[in-house]
Amino acid sequence: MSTEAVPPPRLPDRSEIRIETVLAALADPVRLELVRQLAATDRELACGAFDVSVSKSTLTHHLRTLREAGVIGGRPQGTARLNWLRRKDLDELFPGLLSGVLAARR
Amino acid sequence: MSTEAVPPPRLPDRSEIRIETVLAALADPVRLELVRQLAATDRELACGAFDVSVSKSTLTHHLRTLREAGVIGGRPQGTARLNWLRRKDLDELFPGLLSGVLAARR
DNA sequence: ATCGTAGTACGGTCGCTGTCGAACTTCGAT
DNA sequence: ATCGAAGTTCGACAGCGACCGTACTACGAT
Repeated sequence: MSTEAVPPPRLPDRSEIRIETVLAALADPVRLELVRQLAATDRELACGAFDVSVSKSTLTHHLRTLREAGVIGGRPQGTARLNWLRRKDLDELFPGLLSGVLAARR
Repeated sequence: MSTEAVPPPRLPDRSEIRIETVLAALADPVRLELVRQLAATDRELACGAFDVSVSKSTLTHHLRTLREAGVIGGRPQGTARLNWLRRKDLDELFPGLLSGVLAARR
């Protein structure tokens, strides 16, 4: 019935990505794990494809936080939402940050 | 009167530094600014030498957070405490992280 | 049309953390 | 011995954020 069902969560433009926000997004253990799992594949992952032990609503919360921080992208695909790591943007803005984070012993 | 006035806040060993803790420490705007100021010099900085607009007690809190995270080191010098950035340790643990963070447009 | 699946929105709780002022300690200088 | 400067500690408070369950929406399949 709504003409615009859900305002699609817009991805921040590269120029809008702030380092404090990115760091805060990466600082949470669950979100860091999500990023690791995204970094470990070259495919896009649906929300349900992540292996983390939080509720569905909490997972949504974490993915939105990552999306709004500019760390990941997301696009609807049927009933799913496909997520990917914004590697290129992050690497150009903060060269070395992502690789440094991912280099950490788990 | 105390035999051990203030238990000297011990610096975490390199092997104890955890990426989540480091990221959380860097995520705060005030602490990030402290790190930037430390990165901009090759000297050690006393607490009073930082240019941030928080109270003395809050500054102490932030410096302790950075110290406990393993981001900075600190040693007493007279009544002062001299702080330095643990560049080498961070670079070896998380190569690129620090340079990436510092590359961010302010 | 109905139903199941995927994800989001909402309301609520609880613990953590950034902030401050005031009191205290430690050290050097007078 | 006094004093001042440099930091730390100690409550106290406010706001944020991680978490959950429930209700909801959107889409695809039957």
